[in-house]
Amino acid sequence: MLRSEHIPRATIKRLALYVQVLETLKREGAEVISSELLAKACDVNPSQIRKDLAYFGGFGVRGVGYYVQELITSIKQSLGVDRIWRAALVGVGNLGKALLRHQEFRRRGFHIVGIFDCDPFKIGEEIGGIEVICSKRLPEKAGELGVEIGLITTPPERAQRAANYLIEAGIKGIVNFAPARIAAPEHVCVEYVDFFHHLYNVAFNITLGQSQR
Amino acid sequence: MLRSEHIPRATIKRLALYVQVLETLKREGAEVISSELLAKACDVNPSQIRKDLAYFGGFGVRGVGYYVQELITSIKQSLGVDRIWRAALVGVGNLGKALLRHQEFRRRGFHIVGIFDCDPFKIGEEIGGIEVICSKRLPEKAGELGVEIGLITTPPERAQRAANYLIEAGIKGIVNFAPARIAAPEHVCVEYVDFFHHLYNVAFNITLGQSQR
DNA sequence: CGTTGTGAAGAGCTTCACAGCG
DNA sequence: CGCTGTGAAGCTCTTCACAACG
Repeated sequence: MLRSEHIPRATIKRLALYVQVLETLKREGAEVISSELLAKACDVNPSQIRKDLAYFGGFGVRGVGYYVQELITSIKQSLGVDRIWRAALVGVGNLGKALLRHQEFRRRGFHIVGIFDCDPFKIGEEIGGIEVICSKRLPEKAGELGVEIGLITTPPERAQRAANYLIEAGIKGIVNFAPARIAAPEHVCVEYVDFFHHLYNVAFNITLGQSQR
Repeated sequence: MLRSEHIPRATIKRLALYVQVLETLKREGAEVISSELLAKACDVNPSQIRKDLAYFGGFGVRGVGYYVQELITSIKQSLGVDRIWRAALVGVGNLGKALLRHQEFRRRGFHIVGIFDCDPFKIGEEIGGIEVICSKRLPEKAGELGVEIGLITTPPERAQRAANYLIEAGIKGIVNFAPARIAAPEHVCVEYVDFFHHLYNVAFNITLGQSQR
């Protein structure tokens, strides 16, 4: 399926965007779409879309465009999100609880099957039918549960410890929501979600815009 | 203060990261740091750091490095986050509530002073001492409250409507947590927070890693 | 002497322009 | 005929290498 060795990181990011926009278009009844129209909806250059899609194969039909449903399926397949991923969440704070209640995870195929925290007052509590387990037991439990992805929602000072447990558990990927860098071996993929970066960016742009007039 | 016309978007992103790491280093007692050490902590090239910082001014001392506290202050000033920003949140679902409870916003100078929703059952409810107001009244209320930034945490199908109210209210920047693109005039800065992009990226990397061996 | 600040070289991603094809 | 797929050109951001300097 993969045509080329290296795929730009930016392409992967856009593919997630394309799926989002395509699913909206599908809901609105679109069956076929050209790269030009999809580009407009995504605020991207049409060539960019064609090139991004071509990395994974010729999904389009010349003279016609792309079949919406088929394209959604193909992109999801290419990204590896055409299946269920089992995840563990570490850190039952405000953010952790919100993510656990967030229906979108399940809808998109990410099932949170294990919940961990080091606070004795939280251990044993049930959230959405799942018991909160002591973080120390993560390595033994993760295997049992078949977890492949870890979500860190601890305070920053405990993020590295959470990561260590996850790594010890043999997890292959981590999404870190805590505002702290974490160290991990080469083979573990780490992604950082930091909404303050986005807030800072907005603040900077507003400040810049004002200083210019 | 600004030395150059155009500053790469990526630089702004990294500056937010530098602040995060520098604050950790400061807590650990560091007073001076070289670009080489900071680079290691941020997982970035040392030249990159020097170049990023040089866009805003010569913050360093040759032969010595950067004074940690001074650098934090300078970066924050450059980004425009050395002051209080007043924000409004639209959409009191799970995610919205979690963000409202998240102490980090206030700690970083982003004060959520208005909460809006279109659900009659939620209007009038109090969250953290702030009353939930009908979204329709956003344009009138935002001015009163001195709001400059809007946070959208509605379901995707209501994101554009929320954005319209915010734009009508004269807001200058929007951080959209809903999984939907929104249209906005040129002068309004829009940022998207989408953790599924990060999850997709992790899923892709795991899939890729496995198919390679 | 050691580290910053920076022009120049390099890498990687984006856009163009058009051949290829349904 | 129209839209995709793609080599080549263009551009932006990153890294190198070293002069500048406290």
